[in-house]
Amino acid sequence: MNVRTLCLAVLNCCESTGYEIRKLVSEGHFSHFVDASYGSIYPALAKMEQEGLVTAREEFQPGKPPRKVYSVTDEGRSAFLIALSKPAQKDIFKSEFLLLAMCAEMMDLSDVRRAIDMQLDYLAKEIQQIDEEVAQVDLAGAEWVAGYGRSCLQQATVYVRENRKALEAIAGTGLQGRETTKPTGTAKATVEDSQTAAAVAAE
Amino acid sequence: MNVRTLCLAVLNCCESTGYEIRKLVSEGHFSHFVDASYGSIYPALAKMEQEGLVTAREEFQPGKPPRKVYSVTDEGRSAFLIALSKPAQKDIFKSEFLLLAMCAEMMDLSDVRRAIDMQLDYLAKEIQQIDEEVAQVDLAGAEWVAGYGRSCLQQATVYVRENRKALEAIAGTGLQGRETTKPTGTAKATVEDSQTAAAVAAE
DNA sequence: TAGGCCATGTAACCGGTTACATGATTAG
DNA sequence: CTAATCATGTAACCGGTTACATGGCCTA
Repeated sequence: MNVRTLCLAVLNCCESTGYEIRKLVSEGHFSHFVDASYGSIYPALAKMEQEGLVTAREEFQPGKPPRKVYSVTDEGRSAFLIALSKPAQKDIFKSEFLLLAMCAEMMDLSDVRRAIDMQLDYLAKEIQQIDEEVAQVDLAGAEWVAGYGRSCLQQATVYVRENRKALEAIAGTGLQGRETTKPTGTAKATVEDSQTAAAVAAE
Repeated sequence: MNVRTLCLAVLNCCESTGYEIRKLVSEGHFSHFVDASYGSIYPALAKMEQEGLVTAREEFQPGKPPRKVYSVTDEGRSAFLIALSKPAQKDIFKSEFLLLAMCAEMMDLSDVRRAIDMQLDYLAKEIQQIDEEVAQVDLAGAEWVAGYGRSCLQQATVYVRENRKALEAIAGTGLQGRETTKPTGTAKATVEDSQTAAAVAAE
């Protein structure tokens, strides 16, 4: 779905400014399954205003820049409903971590470990953020969606925790005796790590 | 990560043609966490050949178009390793289904149900595909990655199955008495569905 | 006093997709 | 006879991001 539909979705739940939409969509509760930046949101809103899908009301506030508060029109609402009613696109998932995990045999054990720790960290933060934000969205579906996210992320966390040793055991096994362009210090570390990996594997 | 790194990742595991890379990356086992199309892969390979990160060998085969088989050079291998060793970007997840679930209160029960069924379907297919493809990839990490995906997707499936009634109960609650631009037939259906939703909620 | 927050907007750029051209072979 | 598979490549397009301009207020 494009930025337009996304804006309509947010506005359908409550009127807001471009600034607020961006925040919700790329930092707030919506940010876990969509994304957009100023450069696409502002033009989208402007165009939709021209087309009559949304209306803007300017609010002046002392000491702060004026805000342009957008609301959906009936036309916008039905446009949104129509967009929702047709088959949803497949989910999109991209993960550099998984690409890296896939290639674990080519990597240093230390790099693999760091990557795992960072992923675990990232997952924990996502979960925490979801928990903090649910309450802030005034939509009955928000809690349900939060539950979906939480449950997937928790499962991912469990999987990584339970299987990290298996991945660490793979690290370096694809580099048998191969020359590295890395500095000798690192190369030495690789050898040591390989032994550690073997030990872990034997466990 | 960009297409170049992606190509290097694939080539690091086994030499292959642009055609094969595309298949692996957007239909095969890699497709669950990355993506790319011909239009970006071919130019990327060509440029990397110029730069000496990969080498190409042309294979002529009777009755079929000749294939250009690429392999990584040592230079390419270390470039890839360097790319992997620096902190991975955060995962990207986009889901039209979750946007829709978020807005369930604005939707017809029938649309919500259809969306849920389709999501369940989609999840099942992904899992099945993962199971079929793991064996085809010659990388020790493949099995681990497959496990990660399987486990998340299965959890998602469980969540949707266990909580679908809750979501269905929300459907339509945000439309109280509001005019729809939809044809009368559909509008009537909305009313009926709202009652059904209430019944489900009462369960 | 440096930097972050509020708030809007635009222009340049870019990575990537879509769609096409080409053409023999094989499966349904 | 049609459609798909194999296989490479390019050009036009496009949706979106990055980075900037502007500027007052508040916090560390």
